[in-house]
Amino acid sequence: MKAAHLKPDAYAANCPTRQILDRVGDKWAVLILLLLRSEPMRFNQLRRAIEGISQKMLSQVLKSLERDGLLRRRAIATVPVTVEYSITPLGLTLAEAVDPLRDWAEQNLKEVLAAQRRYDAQRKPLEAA
Amino acid sequence: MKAAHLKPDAYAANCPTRQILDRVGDKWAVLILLLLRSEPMRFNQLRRAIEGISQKMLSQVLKSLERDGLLRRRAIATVPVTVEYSITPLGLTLAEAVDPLRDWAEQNLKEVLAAQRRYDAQRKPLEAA
DNA sequence: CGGTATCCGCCATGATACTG
DNA sequence: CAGTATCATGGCGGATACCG
Repeated sequence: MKAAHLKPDAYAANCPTRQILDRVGDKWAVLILLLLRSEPMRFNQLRRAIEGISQKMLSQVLKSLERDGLLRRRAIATVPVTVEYSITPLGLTLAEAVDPLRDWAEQNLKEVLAAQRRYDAQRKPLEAA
Repeated sequence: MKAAHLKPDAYAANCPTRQILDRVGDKWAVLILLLLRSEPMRFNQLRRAIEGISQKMLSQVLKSLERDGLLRRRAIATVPVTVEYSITPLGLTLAEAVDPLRDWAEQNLKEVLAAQRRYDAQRKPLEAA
């Protein structure tokens, strides 16, 4: 960080909204939250459910979500240790705030894709060998 | 991309919601949409309003948002060319779907920060020389 | 099982220079 | 004013190996 000269405008990085949007934009975070909304899950259970996430990333994002108070980690001292992750009330409210976005996505994906096709159709012809 | 074996679960990358969440998580995209919600703006006007975005990134994200049909670009053939960006009806609905998230962020930032402090307080002492 | 540690490649981003 | 082109870099994330 440097130039914090004196630019306290709402569009600076210190805007609270930005932090949350980054969270939500995180490739895995919301996915995990939505999974845990249904039921608590164990580490490798999440790993298998998501399919494609690396152990490192899962561990990392889980820690980060726990740090933010969005989920809770509970270690059970069984023979091979068992760890259960569950969503917190706070996490639940965030998940709910994401719902409108989910709905928007489902309702408007077609239109977005159509817009993309239209846009691309305007450009491609220009470079048609 | 590889292992697309046969995992059409909703938690795969092809989920429409993921694309939208990525959009929203984009460092600048939503910021721009929210700015344009108030009024149309020109390129350098946006650049100055955001303060910290590079010319390259602004150009890139604007193009991307235009491609998605979320904003409209209008070039006016003045002496030095003028380009005006304005939000589309579609973009407006997305901006509105983001509002609950904004609200959540503002209402719960304190609690998130508190959770972070609590979490950090548990770990730091362990490595306190 | 549930992680951490390490190494490393690649892509996203920034800085800079140039153009219509 | 509104970009594009090129180059450099750093950090995100995957792969692998190892530990409690």
